[in-house]
Amino acid sequence: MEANSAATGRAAAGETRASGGKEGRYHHGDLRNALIRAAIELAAEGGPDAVVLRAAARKVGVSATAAYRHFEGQSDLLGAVKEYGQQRLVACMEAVGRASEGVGPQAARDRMMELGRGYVRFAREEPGLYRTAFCRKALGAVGITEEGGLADAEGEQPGWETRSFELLTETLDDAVTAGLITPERRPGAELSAWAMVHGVAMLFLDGPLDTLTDEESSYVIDRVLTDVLAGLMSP
Amino acid sequence: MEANSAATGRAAAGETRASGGKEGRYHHGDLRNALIRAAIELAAEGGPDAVVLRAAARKVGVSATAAYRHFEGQSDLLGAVKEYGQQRLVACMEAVGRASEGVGPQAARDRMMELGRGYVRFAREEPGLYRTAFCRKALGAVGITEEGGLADAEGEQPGWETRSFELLTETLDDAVTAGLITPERRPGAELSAWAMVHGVAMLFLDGPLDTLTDEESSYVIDRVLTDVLAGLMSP
DNA sequence: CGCGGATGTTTACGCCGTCAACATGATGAT
DNA sequence: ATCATCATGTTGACGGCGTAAACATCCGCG
Repeated sequence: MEANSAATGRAAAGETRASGGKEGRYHHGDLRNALIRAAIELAAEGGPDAVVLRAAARKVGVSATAAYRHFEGQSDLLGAVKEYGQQRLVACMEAVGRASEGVGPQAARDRMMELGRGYVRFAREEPGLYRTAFCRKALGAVGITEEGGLADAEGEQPGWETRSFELLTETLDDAVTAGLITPERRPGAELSAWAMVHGVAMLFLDGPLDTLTDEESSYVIDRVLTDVLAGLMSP
Repeated sequence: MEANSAATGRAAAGETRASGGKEGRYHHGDLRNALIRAAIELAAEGGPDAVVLRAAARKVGVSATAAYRHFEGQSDLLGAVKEYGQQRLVACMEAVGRASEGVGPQAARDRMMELGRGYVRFAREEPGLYRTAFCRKALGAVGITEEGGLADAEGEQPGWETRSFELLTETLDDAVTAGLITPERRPGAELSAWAMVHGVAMLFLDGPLDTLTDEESSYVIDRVLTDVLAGLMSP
């Protein structure tokens, strides 16, 4: 119930065990984070299906059932990896989103494009983590309010989806004040933008775009982002 | 290697066994299709992860290893279900796609909208099958040619993706000749359209739109489709 | 009629998630 | 310092999964 820091806690371990001392320490000292790190590696290499509890325990050098002292079960461990992947995605979006800081419509447009490029770039660079970030198993349910607003299921503090969504929302608001998008077209615009980037990312990972070169990909991404922006800007 | 009919063959079974005679017939007579039907039910209820070879065999009333006389393994059975789901999706798109038969730009627009609505409707009505249709396990690799054209990996006859893609391509060509979309914007338009519908479908299934009512969904779908069409129509 | 190949069964192996019972070691009260 | 307590990790076991090998049954063709 208290928010998982999902591997963001102070990492103490060097490789498999905690602080360098004896090998066979009965108590690990940082097992939870160590397991999460191992699970992240598994996810990065093989996607959500590769997040195998026993494999993570093996990687850390600990018995399988030890994980149950720190996670409710496999899907809970998977949930931790999911959260990590979500954070990474947000980071990737923020990194490029803050790149161009101008104020005109052109700058607003650039920010939208960069946000989308960052999203898809993460999906392409870390397909395993991206897939895990959207894996439907042990997910903190997120509902929707009026016109595109998101609401967490329980009173938990904003999860990634909220954060990622906020990022998009801010950029869209930005685009409105910059005169790029008309206020009438604003409500619900998140959905189109999100669906488009999510969709093209999926086509890259699971669909027919999985064998494109970086250059071809870049063309496709820009084309798709251009289209959705044009749609949002139309009269 | 010879094309799987994927449960489209003449169905002989009533419930679990083939033609009504004795219960304990040693030879089933139509095991392959029976297993596929069972697997389809599993997929429809629980998605691709629920397509468990042993469960399908159990449903049919046959030993687990019997399946290996008709499939290379679990992923092969899953592949058959996948193909079925793809056919169902195409059918759903064609059903509504042929609804409006006019010739003007408005009719072309209607057809585009209906095609998208049919796509998303299938995803919402049969989430398990839809997810299975896009499951990345034992997939017949599909590459991409020049500007959005698809090419099968081996010389196999067009799979669903090709057919589904053809449907979209035809409708887009239609939209061009009807004057709805300018020829300059035509190349690559499939990608935007496909990404958008796929993306919004995913948001409905795995994302934050999974709790919407039918009416809200309808609004969201139309909004998203309107946006992508506007994008494709923009100067 | 009889035999061979197709089809289905039994048995078994290793992997998985998970539970119960036990072992170990850190921690705080006496 | 001593020792009970409790968190943490281990062993062993169970059932379910995918799959391979060996065996059983039956259909169809000579």
